[in-house]
Amino acid sequence: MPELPEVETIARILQKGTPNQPAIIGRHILGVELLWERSLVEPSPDEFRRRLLSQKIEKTSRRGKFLVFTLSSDLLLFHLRMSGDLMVRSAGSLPQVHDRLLLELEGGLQLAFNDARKFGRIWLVDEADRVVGQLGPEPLDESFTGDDLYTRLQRTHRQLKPLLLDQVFLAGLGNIYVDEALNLACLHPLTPANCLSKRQAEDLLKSIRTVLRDGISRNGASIDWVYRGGDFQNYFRVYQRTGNPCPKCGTPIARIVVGQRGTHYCPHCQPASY
DNA sequence: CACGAGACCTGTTCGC
DNA sequence: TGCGAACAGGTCTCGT
Repeated sequence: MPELPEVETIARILQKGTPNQPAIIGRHILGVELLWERSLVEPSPDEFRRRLLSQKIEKTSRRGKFLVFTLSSDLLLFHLRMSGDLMVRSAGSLPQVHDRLLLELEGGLQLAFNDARKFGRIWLVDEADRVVGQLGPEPLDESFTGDDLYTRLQRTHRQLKPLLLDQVFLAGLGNIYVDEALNLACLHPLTPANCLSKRQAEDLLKSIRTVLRDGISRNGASIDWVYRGGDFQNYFRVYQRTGNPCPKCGTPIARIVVGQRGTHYCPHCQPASY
């Protein structure tokens, strides 16, 4: 589930809580159970346990697709990759299948990192830049403009689909939201970046922001067995809708493979014009 | 620099 | 029904 809107949803839930789930902010970490050591990038498992104990969770936020926990004296970062999820449970809950890290929190709560495919990663660092320093701009940051995107697009002839998936070019987009944004912007996924006009670049940024904001407002998308309660999957225009009608023109959605990723687009609204 | 293939993993769905 | 193939919201590394 984890692209920008899904990670943002998780960060907000942890920060603010929900009607039936308390926030975890302000609570000390009383216990650390690392169930799959390879999820941890740094430091060593021993140091990880030692340093986490008794730190307080001050804040939860997001950078790109990374979840960032600001602790009393360190930063705890998660990347959910394909199947990772973070959830709050009651203290003493039995570990579930695929749990990789359990943090016992003050106030009878447990924070669980669950990750079926084991692709997710965890860092505990005193400085975030070593982990997220290479990330590109935040697409929802208002200081990032259509002009800025145009300038960056002009610098390369890479195809739009793989380029927008590149977190160094732009942070936070994944397979779903790139396909959705390109459809909204009426751009073919294989278009070379430096073929876009300034107007098209501005439209593309607007489309990216629209799909991201729609995703966030619906609490993200929930697919398969990874479920968080979001329902943006019911509003996909093209993603995983191969053969179904394009919402704008009714043409059947096509599927191609680009950079080993399934890619969905409307052959009529997004013609190859390059 | 840009691209493609392979690796890392487990689970579900598809096709015969 | 069964079984292998294909596919899945991501990213890294290596070879060309």
